[in-house]
Amino acid sequence: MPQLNGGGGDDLGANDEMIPFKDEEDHEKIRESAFTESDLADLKSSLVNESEISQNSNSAVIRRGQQEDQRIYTDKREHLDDVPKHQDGGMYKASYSGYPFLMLPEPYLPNGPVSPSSNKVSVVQQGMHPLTPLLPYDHFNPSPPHIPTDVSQKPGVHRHQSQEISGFYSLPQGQITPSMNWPNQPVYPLPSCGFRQSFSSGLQSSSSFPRFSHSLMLQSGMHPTGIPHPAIVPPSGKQEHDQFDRNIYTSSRANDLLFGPVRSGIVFKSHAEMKREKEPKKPVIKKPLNAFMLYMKEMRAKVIAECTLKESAAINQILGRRWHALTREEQAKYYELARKERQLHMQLYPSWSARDNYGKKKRRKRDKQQDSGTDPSSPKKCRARFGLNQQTDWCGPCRRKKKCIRYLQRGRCASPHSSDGSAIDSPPSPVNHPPNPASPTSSPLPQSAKRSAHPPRLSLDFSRIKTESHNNPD
DNA sequence: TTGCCTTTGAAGTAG
DNA sequence: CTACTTCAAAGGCAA
Repeated sequence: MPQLNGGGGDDLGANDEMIPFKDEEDHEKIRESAFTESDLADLKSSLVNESEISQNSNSAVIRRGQQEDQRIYTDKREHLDDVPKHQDGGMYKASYSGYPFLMLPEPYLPNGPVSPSSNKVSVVQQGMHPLTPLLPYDHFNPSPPHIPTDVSQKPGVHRHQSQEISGFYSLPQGQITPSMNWPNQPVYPLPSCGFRQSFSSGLQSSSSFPRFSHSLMLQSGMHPTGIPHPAIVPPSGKQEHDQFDRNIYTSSRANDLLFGPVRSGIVFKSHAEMKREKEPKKPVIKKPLNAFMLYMKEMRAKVIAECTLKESAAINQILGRRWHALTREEQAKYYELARKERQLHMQLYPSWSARDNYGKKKRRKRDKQQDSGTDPSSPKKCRARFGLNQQTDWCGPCRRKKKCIRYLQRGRCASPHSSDGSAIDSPPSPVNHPPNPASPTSSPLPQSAKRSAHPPRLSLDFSRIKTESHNNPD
């Protein structure tokens, strides 16, 4: 396992001749000094301050938003109360229990990177629905037996009820994925946004991994076989529309029955909408979530609680750092879950392809790239700047393979660099080289991780601290 | 209302 | 085969 903290950050076999930028020379010097504990502490405190500042400055706004969330939640509950309740609390359980049980082969188990028995990744367990083991939900502790009443009152988070109805595939916005063991989660010594020291694996404390949108319990999320699946969402694409569709399907239909479609149409639907409703809806099957997405789903609520942040971009930054701070084993659990997700998805939708959803979002990156023809952050220029030789060399400043290009495409190479540009996330030393994606090892990480553009990074990565954005040359 | 932000990983396309 | 792009979740925010 490449513990990328060599500190030395030597050449690492990179043959590329680096062309340091004005500030990169300093970065190189800094990188060569070890990343000490004091550095870590400084970064921590800076992040803590950042979090606190953000918390203070936004507290009023946040409170307002929380009240709004509560209102929305109440509204949604009113809709959901119309929906037949499912037993056993767990929404995902109910939903998945509707699936045909597909005993998937476990090609990974004997020789695979992860042995479920060894790392407690839930596989088939006795006494549960046969399918649930394939999913993260049980693995992540379905409903805890006790949730203090004050939990549901925790600002900005709604819990026990949505827990019953939440879906692993996207709750509508406004409903925060419940973190089941929230009350029990460790008290972090620091606000701990993004630091492993204060983060205990979510697998022991975690949330339910709600996946099924309750709308899927209704009409929209139906697999052609009649099996509901969370990956199927209404064709509108945006999940906010999930709520919209639910309104249509429940209240509007009820109104139709009572008053006729014309009169009820004034409630929710315009003529065009009604017309559209008549058209056969082509359900959108979402991509299965990858390991990091699963991790985010689980940990988001915790981060929100700890940092009093609600902005997903900031939260995702924190989660990204935490992800890197996870041990290999901890990450492997999520990789395993993601693999099961993909397997299940593949079983349910054998003809589905990720290509099906292409073009549903704006191709902003392509547009940006066109605009950045003279942008030094364009990939080609990035390679030129950092001496990257396609995929064979390490990025000069950050010592990462390839991926720095990706960040540079976004206009900055922030990820691999610290606030001063030094490569905190030190490259693997020649002795401790990262696993070659092309050469499988005994790594617990899945093949997908191995062939990923980047070897899984397990060292701390404090580079994406929000306040450091000013360091971007842009 | 829609897209962006921000993260990583999987899978797609393009050359 | 490699490089690059798109999408998956999430919620605030801006246009």
